[in-house]
Amino acid sequence: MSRQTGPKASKPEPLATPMEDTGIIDFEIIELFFFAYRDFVSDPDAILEKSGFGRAHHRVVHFVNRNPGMTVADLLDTLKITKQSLARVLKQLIDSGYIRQVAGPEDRRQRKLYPTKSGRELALALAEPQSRRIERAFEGASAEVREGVKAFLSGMRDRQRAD
Amino acid sequence: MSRQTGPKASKPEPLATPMEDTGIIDFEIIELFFFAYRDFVSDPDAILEKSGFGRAHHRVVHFVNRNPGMTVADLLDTLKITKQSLARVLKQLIDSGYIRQVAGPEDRRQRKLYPTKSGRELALALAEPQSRRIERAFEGASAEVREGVKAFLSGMRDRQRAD
DNA sequence: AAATTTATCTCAGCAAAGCTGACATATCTT
DNA sequence: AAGATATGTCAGCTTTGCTGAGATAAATTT
Repeated sequence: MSRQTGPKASKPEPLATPMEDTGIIDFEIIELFFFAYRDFVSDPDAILEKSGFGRAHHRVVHFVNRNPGMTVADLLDTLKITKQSLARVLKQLIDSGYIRQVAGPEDRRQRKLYPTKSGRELALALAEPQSRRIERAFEGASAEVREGVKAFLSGMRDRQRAD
Repeated sequence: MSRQTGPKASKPEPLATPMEDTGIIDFEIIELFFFAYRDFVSDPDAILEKSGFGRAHHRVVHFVNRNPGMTVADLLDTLKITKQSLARVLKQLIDSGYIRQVAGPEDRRQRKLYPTKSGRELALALAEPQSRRIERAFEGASAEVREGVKAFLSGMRDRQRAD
């Protein structure tokens, strides 16, 4: 259907050489990281869709379980999303009885977040397959390599943000 | 506003203990991985939003540059998304002149995908900050650790899928 | 030659999870 | 009393997934 007669693309030359040729860029790790993360989150995704929850709920449940008593502001800072985005999933988790809010003892404007018993169970159920996957990936690794992997993952984070 | 008089949540007990206590689950790596990936994709995200593209475009541009001549079916298999999801971003990339389609020489039903010159440049520009981040994360790592990280990331992938 | 399968594209619509802007409320600080 | 802070909420937008239904062109099988 008149593919080359359009006004925009005046037939730019396609390139047939794979990109690995450049040598400067570490494409191998970039791809390994992409595939690793894609499969890493697929386990909890499968569990969550039974409850009608998604990846966003997972993150909230995880961090509230790891840091009981954290505030909404803490959570926003950790997840780097906006208040309105968080509000929706947080409300669903509270309504479903996985998370509870308690007014801060010092500052009563704050809403400190705690998991309920079922919230704790959910977080553990979601973490379990991920943990097994990690153990499998570490099979046969020396202590030095295990530490090296942690250092690598830490090193991938932003040093500090100006926000 | 009548928080505990609702019909659904009959005040389940909140838990105040952090989840690390269980000992069975490797929460540390789970979180490191989350933060590492969050920041890893933030660099290209920032570049892409100038062009009006998103993360999905990045993935397509990346893999087409890595594997020039791959078909739409190959790409679907790599990304594990549906045809209709891919169609949208692929069309935008073709219309914008970053990717070209060529009918397969053997099987003329196929659309083999190639980057244009600007598509190659875009892919390199997106990979560059990620590659620098990786180099930084590897700073001071021995060859053994570098290999160990690759093995770890490979090990995180699904072994094989039944699809 | 006809029928079927395959590779791709398209249309229409839905959902999750991000986003912005604006505003309300309760509470703390000055 | 005034202002700042922590949170909640309303309305609406975007991206990127999804599904179902169908069209087209080309290859394959009968």
